[in-house]
Amino acid sequence: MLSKKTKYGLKALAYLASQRDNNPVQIAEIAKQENISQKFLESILLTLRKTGFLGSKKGKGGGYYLIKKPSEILMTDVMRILEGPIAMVPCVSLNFYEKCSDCPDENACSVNKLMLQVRDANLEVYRNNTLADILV
Amino acid sequence: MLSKKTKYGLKALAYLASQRDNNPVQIAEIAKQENISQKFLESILLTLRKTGFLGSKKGKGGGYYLIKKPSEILMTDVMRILEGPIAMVPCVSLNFYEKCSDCPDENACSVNKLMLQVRDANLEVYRNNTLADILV
DNA sequence: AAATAATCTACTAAATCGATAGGATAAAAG
DNA sequence: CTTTTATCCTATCGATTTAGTAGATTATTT
Repeated sequence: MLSKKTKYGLKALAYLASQRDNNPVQIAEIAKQENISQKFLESILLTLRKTGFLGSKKGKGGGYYLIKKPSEILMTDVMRILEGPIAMVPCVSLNFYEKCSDCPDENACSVNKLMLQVRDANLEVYRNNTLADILV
Repeated sequence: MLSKKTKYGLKALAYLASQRDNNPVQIAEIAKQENISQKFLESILLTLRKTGFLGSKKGKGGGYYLIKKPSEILMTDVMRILEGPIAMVPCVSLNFYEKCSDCPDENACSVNKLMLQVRDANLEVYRNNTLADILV
């Protein structure tokens, strides 16, 4: 299951990307328009800022804005920040690799064999989609 | 993340599929060979039996065995039973569809647009793999 | 009758998720 | 310089899920 965090984060990014200009948009506006708990969204936008996707401005006329162009924001990067590893098991993860404690040999593991394919299929999708591509 | 339940369930199925004959194999043997908590595996094999993947036999010489040929056991079916919906959000699920409460229009939703692609990519993998295909 | 192995019910510790509360900080307006 | 605005930060919380355990029951074989 996709976490609400990821879901809301994606919606917020899409909302910002579909603005006419790139002026700061307040959390309150995004939360209201996208039906998201404002406080929860706050923490999500904060992580997106700390990880280099968003810029922010305090005080009147402040808010969040995209730092890069939507077409330069890859879904692989967004998903890894919001949802975590793309792989379903650590032993097939490119960025978060870890050996399974219960598995003596990855090459002799059926789960590994299946999940490698799943990982590749998902990567393919995320690599082929930028924020610009998922706008409606 | 793949749950341990699914991981262990797949390993158990693979273990049974790689037996020379289709004689019953005891829980204890599978648990030991695959480094799985026996009691936990017990409950997993029980659901696999109740959902028509396994047969069982009590008493001496008893255990679990595959009901169908490995090449006839589709990963789509196994995954849906063990892990639940293949889709990451209910609004793109084929078998477990549900409308998102926060989303007025699915066709205008970026998350929906991305997750549809993810679902299709995953389905493609699971449909193209039977239990026989993931044996090592 | 004894041994064997699956079946069933109930419980629990730990982790995660989604959300909330409340104050601190920075910027702009007056 | 004070007030207002809006982000920033820390801490906490209830509910749910996950992974596993305990123990008794039932069915089959020897």
